[in-house]
Formats: sequence, C-alpha cells, structure tokens
Amino acid sequence: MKKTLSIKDIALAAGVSITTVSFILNGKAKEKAISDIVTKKVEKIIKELGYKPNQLARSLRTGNSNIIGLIVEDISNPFFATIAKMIEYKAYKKGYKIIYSSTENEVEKTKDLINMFKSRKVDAYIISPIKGIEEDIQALLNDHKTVVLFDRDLDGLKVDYVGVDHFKASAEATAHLVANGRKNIALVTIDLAIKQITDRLDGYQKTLERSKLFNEKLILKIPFNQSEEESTIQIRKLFTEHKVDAVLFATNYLAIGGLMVLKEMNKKVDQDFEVIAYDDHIVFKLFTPQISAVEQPLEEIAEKIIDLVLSRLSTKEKRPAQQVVFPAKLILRN
Amino acid sequence: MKKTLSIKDIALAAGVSITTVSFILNGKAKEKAISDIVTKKVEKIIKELGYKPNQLARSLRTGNSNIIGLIVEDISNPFFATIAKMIEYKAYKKGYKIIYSSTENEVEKTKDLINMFKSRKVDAYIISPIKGIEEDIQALLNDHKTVVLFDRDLDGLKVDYVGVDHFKASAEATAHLVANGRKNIALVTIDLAIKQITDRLDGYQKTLERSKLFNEKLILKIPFNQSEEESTIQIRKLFTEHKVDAVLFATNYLAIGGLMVLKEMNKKVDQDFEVIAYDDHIVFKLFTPQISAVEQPLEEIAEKIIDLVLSRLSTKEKRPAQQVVFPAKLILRN
DNA sequence: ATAAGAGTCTAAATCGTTTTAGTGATTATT
DNA sequence: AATAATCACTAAAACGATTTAGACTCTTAT
Repeated sequence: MKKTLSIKDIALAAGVSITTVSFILNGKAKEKAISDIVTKKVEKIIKELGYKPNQLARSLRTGNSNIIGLIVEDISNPFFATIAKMIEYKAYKKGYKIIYSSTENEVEKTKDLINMFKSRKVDAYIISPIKGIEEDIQALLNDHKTVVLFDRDLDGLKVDYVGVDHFKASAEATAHLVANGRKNIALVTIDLAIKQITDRLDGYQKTLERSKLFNEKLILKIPFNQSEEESTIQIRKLFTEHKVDAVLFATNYLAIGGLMVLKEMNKKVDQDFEVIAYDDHIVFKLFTPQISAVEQPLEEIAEKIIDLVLSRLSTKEKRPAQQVVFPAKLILRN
Repeated sequence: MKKTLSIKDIALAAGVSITTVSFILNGKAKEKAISDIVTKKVEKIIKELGYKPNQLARSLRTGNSNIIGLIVEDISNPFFATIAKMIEYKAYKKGYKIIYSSTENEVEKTKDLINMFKSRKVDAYIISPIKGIEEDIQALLNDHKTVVLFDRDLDGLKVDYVGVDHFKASAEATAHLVANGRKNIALVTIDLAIKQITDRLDGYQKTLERSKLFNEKLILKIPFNQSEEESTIQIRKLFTEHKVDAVLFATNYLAIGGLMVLKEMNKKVDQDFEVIAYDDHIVFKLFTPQISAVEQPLEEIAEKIIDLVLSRLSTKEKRPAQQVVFPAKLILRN
C-alpha cells in the first residue's frame, strides 16, 4: 500500500530535482547555492510528510554509516556491559550509534560478526578479540578501517589497543597475600590462551617463585565452557585436598563460583583464609566479609576507547597505532 | 586501492552474467536452470576470491536484512543481558543476527533507535518499551513490521507481548510475608509509570489492605535516575523512622542498594527482619543469609519472544496479536 | 521445413541515495 | 556588444545487489 517515502517523492512534491533535495538534506544548501526560498520550502515538505532518508541507500552510496560496531566476549558480563554502556553513551552524543554483539569466545562467531559489520559498513570496530582472528583484523586494517582492540591484545598487529597491566596487577595482589603471611596461595583461573589471562597467571607465578612459595598443585585451570557443576566440584576439591590459606581468582565469575563453594562448605573467609577476586563485582561488596578485588578502571578504559575511535574517524591522517595500558587498582576490603 | 569485490568482478572472472552469479549465490541455480558446470565454476571463483555479497545492497533491493533489532532499557542489567544473550543464541542458529541497544528509559533515544533500526531495514523489532512511544510502535505495525514487546506492555496496541504477571507475583510475595506474621511490611519501588512497576505496587497494596496491614508510610518511591547516595539516604530513613519487619524491593538494583544500607547499618536479615527482592540476582544467593526473590522465567520468556518473532517472519499470513503472560516464581531462601 | 518446447543464460530495471559535471539565465566587466 | 563570472539548479552515473522478461540454441513433433 503505502510505499515508503523516498527523496523522489519529496522532489516531486516540491517541484525541484532530487539533487536539490539531497543537498538540502545534507546541509549543503548554502555551499551549493540553493536559494533560501527553495530550501525553506523543501524543508517544510520534508517535515510535513515526515520523510526520513533511507540509511541503507545512503551507506551504500557513501560507504559509511555513523554506526560503530562493538564486539565483546559476553554482553551479560558486567565488565563488558558497563564498558559497552559508557561507550554507547559517549558515542551517542557525537552522533554515532553503537551496535553490539557477543562472541562467546567462539572464533567462527567472531568472524561472522566482523563480516556482518563489514558488510553493513560500520565506520569503526571496537573489539575484545580472541586468538584466531588476527588475519581478519589485519584485513580490516588493510582496508583502512578504524579498529580499536580492548581488554585483550593480539600479538603482531599494529593496531590501537586499550588495556590493563594484568601482570602487574596480579603480581601486586599476590604480593599482598604474601605480605600478609600466606603460605599456600592458590590461583583459580581459566584455561584460555588469552594474553590477559596468561598475564595474570604469570604475575602470580613470578611473585610466588621469588618468595619460594610457588606450588604448581595450587593452580586450578578451569576449562572454558565447562559446566558450572563440574567447575564447582574442581574448586571444592582444590580447597579440600590442599591446605590453602588464600586464593586469587582470575575472573569475577570464577570468584563468584568460588564463593558459592565456600558458602556451601561453610568455610569462612577470615584471618585464616583470604580471597582476592579479579574484576570487581557488586557481589564482593555485599559478601560477608567483603571480598578484596582487583578493579579495572572501566570509565577510563571506555573513555580512551571512544577517544581513539573518534580521533581516527575525524581525521584522514594516519597516526601510528597507540597502545594504552592502564594500571589496575587493588581494592582491599578487610 | 583495492576496491571491495562486487558481484560484477565475479561475473567478469567467470565469464558469465551478473544475473547468473546472483542466482547461484541465492541457491537458485537449479530452479533457474543454471548448468552444474557453470555453477561449480562460479562457486569456485567465489571461494577463491573470497567474495562476500554486500548486505547493504542486498537489503536495499530486497527490503530485508536478516537482522533483528533488540531494544532494551539497559543492557548492563542482568535481566536484560541474560534475555538478550538467549535471544541472540537462538536467533543466530536460525541465521538471524541480533543488534541491540539501550534506551536508558529515554523516550527520545528510544525513538531514535527505532528510526535507526527502521532505516536499516531490520526484519523485526523486539522492544522493552516505555510510555510515550505508542505511536512509533503503531507506525511499525501499520507498516506491517514484525514487533514483539516484552517486559512491559503498552495499552491500546494490538501487538505480540511476552511478560510476567507482576500483580500476582507481588501479591504472592506479600502474602508470604503476611503469613509469616510480619506486621510492618515496607515496599521500596521506583517512581515510574510503567505497568510492570505499578502492578507490583498494586499487588502489594491489595494484599495488605485485605489483611488490614496497609500503611502508606511504608511505601518508598525512589525517583528514577536519582543518584545512588540520595536513594541510600531515603532507604536508611525508611528503616530508621519506621519499625519495619519486612521489606519487598520492586527491582533487583533497589534490593542491592537496600542490602548495602542494611550492611552499613549493621542491621541483620533474620527472624525479625525479612527481605524479598524482585528479579533474582546472583548477589541474593551469596548474601548472608540468602535473600528470597521473585524470579522471572528468563529462559521461557526469551524462547517465547524469539518463537513469536520467527513465526511471524516465516509466514506471510496474519495471525492475531498474542499476549503471553508467564507466572513468576517466589524463591524462598531461609 | 517449421513451429513448439525445453534448456541455459542475460540485459536492463530497480531499490534510494550522493555527487560530478553541467545547463541556462542573469549580472558584471571590458 | 561581446565575454566572463556568478547564481540557482539539475541530469545522469554510481553504489552493489535482485529479479523480470526475454534471447538464443537445440530437440522434438508435425
């Protein structure tokens, strides 16, 4: 029935050419010497008919979209959700929309998403990448697309990156436990070859080795995508089979799982047993006692990401890739 | 330098027409009587050159996109994040991509997002709506677009809706507190004219009136978008100025704020003071003692939403709008 | 020998924009 | 009076696909 309005309808109604309408739409009336009278008339008709340009056609023609694609591991993780929200807020104010999607740490899905964004001509890509998509990122760069990675770095790519010094943060957290006299400090981490994760392991290990406290048995690597029950069993085993007096969790969801186990086991977090979680979470503030955590500066990260993106988008000039690394903060809560 | 590959390049390389390539791409080779030899050859070239059709051009021509737009209040709220993730997962398996965006409960932004999705020709809209966008939704419906609302209903629209019976859930939770002998049952809710929220108030109020326990003073309506500190002060005031022996929180973030206050005040949740939160959250399981909660059936909601969307998309035939209302579940944890 | 039918493939229109390269009229310059 | 410059606007190509309506070549039937 009602075909959607096109620029042609406006041109027809106003008795001018399509070109004229297009110039007016794009604020080029002055520049292109369209008279005020015509401009006013066309604008009036546009408003009256409620015409909205078809962005698809526009993007097809111009090759850009005012849309920034954000690809994260899992949008239901507060870390990503918070960053996504902040980025969205700032981008929106600059006239950019954000569309986001989750990879679930699957290489295939990630490639798919990049392709989808590519074929939708997003203006920029913000990605928390995983191993295995290096060539895809490189392809984007070769295409002169704007790409900013965050949370995890990928080796061998000259690309903007915003992250946190996980090695240092993890070393600090571990050092704190050592300073508190802990002798059997466990690490519960995830079995993923992501730099961000391995850095945390390295920070932990190096620190303990220096204090001659390192014990490989106290490291629990939980397979990614393992069922929650399975993980629970493993964590419980760690706590029962070894006498552990402190534990560092490498991610907040691992820590939450760990706290669940402790609660079930009725094992208290107290003078004799200390816990530090990586990535703060509201749960840690409400737990009794409150749980210490390594906090990433979310606001700064989000801000830097969007700054990098916008600066690249606003100038044609090339600048070398920037690697921005923030320190994390150890929040002690006991 | 390297222009992106187009169907024309493939046609050229294969020595056939654009039409032929298009037919093959769309799996119509058989139907359109393209010989096996040509089909094979073209497919080989497509693979070799790594050609990917431009979805913009495709959408422009066909009017659809295989993309479903999901508009939620706040993607960093676990309720929405979880539903988003489930919907995404199921849609992905059917070949649909999801793009989501948050409204922050702002009418203008919501309209903006709907327009953006519209002009990107998304195939369907899944929206947790707010008051003030009724006409926009109606416009989509008039355009014969597929729309499914969830979480909140909008009066006067004939549109698919998936939600939960909040009145009943809230009444049940309140009734439980009454049955436990509570005499001064407070409600902490949000000052928003969203049916989903007012239903919770009504369920609470009706139940208490029936038991002659209703006391208007025990209702705290927190203004939406009020700072957290301000809310904290108000909640603390509620607890100190009135002798309250139970409290029902109308949202999980209110409950979390409330638990913070209780923790600071060193007020225990115990025989003399009972708490029920609305919308379950991991925090409630880890709090000591565990906090009871009204749980919405997320998986069922997500499943129903995507079922409705896909069923509408797969047939041209009209069917009347469906309103699906699930019961919530009261999870008692003490 | 010719028309009809089947089998393969394609030219060109179309979707709704942007943008380049003009056109024709009026005014200014010499 | 002829030429140049300015003004106000526009025709048509292009972006990259899909799809309709045919074109061309062989067989087969009459």
